[in-house]
Amino acid sequence: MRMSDLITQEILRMLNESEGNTAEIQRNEFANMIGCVPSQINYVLSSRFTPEHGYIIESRRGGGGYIRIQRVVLNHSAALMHIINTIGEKIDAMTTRIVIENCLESGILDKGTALLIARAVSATVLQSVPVEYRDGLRAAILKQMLLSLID
Amino acid sequence: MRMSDLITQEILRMLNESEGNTAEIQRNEFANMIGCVPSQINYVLSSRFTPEHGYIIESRRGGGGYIRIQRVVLNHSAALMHIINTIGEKIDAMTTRIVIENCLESGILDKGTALLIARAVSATVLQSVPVEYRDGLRAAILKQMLLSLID
DNA sequence: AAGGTATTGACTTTTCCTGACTATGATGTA
DNA sequence: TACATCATAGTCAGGAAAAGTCAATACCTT
Repeated sequence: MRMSDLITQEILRMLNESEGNTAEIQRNEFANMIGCVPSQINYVLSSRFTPEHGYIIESRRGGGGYIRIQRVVLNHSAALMHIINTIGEKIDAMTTRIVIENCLESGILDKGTALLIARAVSATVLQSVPVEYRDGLRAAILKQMLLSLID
Repeated sequence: MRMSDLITQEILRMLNESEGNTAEIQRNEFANMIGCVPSQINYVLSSRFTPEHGYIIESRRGGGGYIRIQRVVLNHSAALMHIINTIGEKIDAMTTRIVIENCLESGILDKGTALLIARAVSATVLQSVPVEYRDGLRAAILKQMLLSLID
């Protein structure tokens, strides 16, 4: 198992066990416990606990410093609206995957719908169109589909 | 025996032995085991494990990367598979609408799903791509989405 | 011979991991 | 107060470990 998966897992565990969807760690100590270099914590946070994923990070340096990871929960329509507005004219494959996974985790999408959307913007589909159109197309499909879910 | 047949055979074997009709490989390692170049794995996957064949491929690059091959099993909806196979490389807007409506009437799709699919292949979406690609794109989206409904 | 199918390898892109260096906050001391 | 020092966290560039793409070439089949 990858180091980054381990770190992710541990943070999620802490979030689940917490009150108020908040986990607080000390970077060096945490890295030491997991067995990785401290900067990898930053890597994981910036690649998997972004606002896009539905998390808010706060931190403080210096003696007694900390990193606080907060999981945000929104109501579905508002969340969908927000996501659609965030998408813009283009979106790449990675960001798309993150958006869908986050919707699934937060219960905005059920498993079947998430799968349906994922297929609609899958590599297989996008390959039928030249590279330069793909990001725009993905954005269009994603937005239209999410839009159809707002009631 | 051809290399590609060997690869195909091996993947099928793994699928048969697996729980949940899913095989996960590491491309380089697998290629090495079989005795071919890594890119040939891609060739085999894209020529014999396509949606039309009833497979879904997912992958991830980078350290600890993988390729996951999932075989979709037919249940009550052999009908869906039939539809997917009749779609072909291209499909126009009119025919698409008819296909979706038929699915709705025959109960293969529920209303929400039908709407979701209709949006994914809507004019709004397809406008983000030049005319000459639209029929091909529509076919690709439609097939992938219908495939994801087979469980 | 023509046309499709297989094979290969060079090059690209994505993801992960590390360590050196930088920035900032806390605390003690003159 | 002003400054020094220590304890944290942040940034960034580079390298390694994958998988993806593509075009050239070889091999079949008819």
